[in-house]
Amino acid sequence: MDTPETYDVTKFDRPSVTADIVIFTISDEQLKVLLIKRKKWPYQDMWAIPGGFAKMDESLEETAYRELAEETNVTQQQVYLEQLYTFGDPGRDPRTRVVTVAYFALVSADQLSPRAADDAADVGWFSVYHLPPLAFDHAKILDYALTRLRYKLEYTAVGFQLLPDLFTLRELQDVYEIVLGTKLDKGNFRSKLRKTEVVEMVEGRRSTGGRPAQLYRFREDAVAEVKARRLFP
Amino acid sequence: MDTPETYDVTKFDRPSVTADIVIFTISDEQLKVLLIKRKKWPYQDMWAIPGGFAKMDESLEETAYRELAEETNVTQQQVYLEQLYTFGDPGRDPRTRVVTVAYFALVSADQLSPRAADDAADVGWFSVYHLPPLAFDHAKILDYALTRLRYKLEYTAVGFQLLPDLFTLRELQDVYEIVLGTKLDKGNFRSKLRKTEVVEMVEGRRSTGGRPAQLYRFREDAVAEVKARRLFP
DNA sequence: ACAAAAGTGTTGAGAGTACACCCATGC
DNA sequence: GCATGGGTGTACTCTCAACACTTTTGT
Repeated sequence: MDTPETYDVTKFDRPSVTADIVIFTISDEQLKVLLIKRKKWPYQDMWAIPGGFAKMDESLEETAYRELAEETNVTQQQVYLEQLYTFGDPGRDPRTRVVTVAYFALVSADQLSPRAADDAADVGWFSVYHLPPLAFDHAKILDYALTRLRYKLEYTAVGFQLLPDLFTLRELQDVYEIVLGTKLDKGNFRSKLRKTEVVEMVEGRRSTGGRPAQLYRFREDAVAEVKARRLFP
Repeated sequence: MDTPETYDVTKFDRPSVTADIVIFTISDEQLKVLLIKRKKWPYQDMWAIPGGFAKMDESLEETAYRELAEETNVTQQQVYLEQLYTFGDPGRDPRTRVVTVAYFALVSADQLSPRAADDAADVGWFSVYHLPPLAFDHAKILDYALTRLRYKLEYTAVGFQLLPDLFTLRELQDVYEIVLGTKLDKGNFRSKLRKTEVVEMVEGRRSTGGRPAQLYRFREDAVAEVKARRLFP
């Protein structure tokens, strides 16, 4: 940042900066993302990833959290948020030069108010396998987000962020199978979890049609571990 | 462009956007980064990562390449460049709100002209273990870059980007040991390379004090593979 | 001949995979 | 009882790490 003095700094043309956020959840046994329908030019009536301009006095992460809260009703504590990539090619927005810092978020379906679901037709959850045409370069952003999410799940335990506080091991395995798109071996999945010691048994069972399933939750300190293990801050 | 929406977009306050670049190389058997001495307020006379403002008609990556070329004499083909993270906290630059898209680059020492080395005192290569105090939040950026570089080397073969076209396997192992800060087993390192098939033997040997070492180079298509394997484009 | 560094092979431990089997509940 | 899904154990394979050994040069 070998910048000239203050006077010089302000004279440069400045791009607009937005934070866009790919919000994942799981419902109906599908991995879904939240999209909003644009009401204005450009790309009017097309679907887009939610996002908004960065205010001058808030960090980019705060912008992302704010947008997240505006579109869902989820607070900062309940969600996993991670910066994804920054897209800044000229021409990606026909209005002006826009630099977009993309984030992705994992929210569990139980946190989502019915509101978001049955709201007007301008917001909706879409299966990642059945996406409508997207505005701007949002298809690319979503593709990156999905790749990153899958990668994360392959070597960390963040998958639990897509589940309620209490869950069964089968439910957790379902999350992994849905996101990764592959069947996993029950025994191996469980022994791996046991070794990493990220989940702990809690009182209570859930009836399932067969033998009732033990409930688990993630260890609080393990959550810290998962975040510490993050190599892409 | 004279729609009402255009007016809306441009009415927002806009942060300045810069691309900063952490340039790594290896010399004197040390991992080094390029720093430049600031000549103006703020942080006058402190060292900083090179960078500059994004021009309106170039992509962020092009900005990074341009800054790289200005500080070294390295062209796009010879260098590995990857986006690292975007830093945008308010107050990280006292002049105005600055959003910095950080990149990191790997260049081999043989590409660097002597110029960069014995230039005036305002540019220099510093061992990552003996850094001077840095301007802005550049210490944090550099820390991220180093973490990412180490991580990359642990599961990819990008280490060769820090070497000349031709190299011996011992030299490649040295790169990994220097960057990771650990000793590696010769036999295991070599058999791993053999399995991944990223290097190929070429004519010629290099005398070393003992038995002369076979020269290798990276397979061109393997280079493509390494880049394709990138999950953080 | 001997030191030094290149280069290869062997072995054992541990992780990952496939699969079989037992357990608890609802009907 | 038996279908259904939860839960556990075992045997096989493959990767990985430690280490020993051979080869080729310079002096």
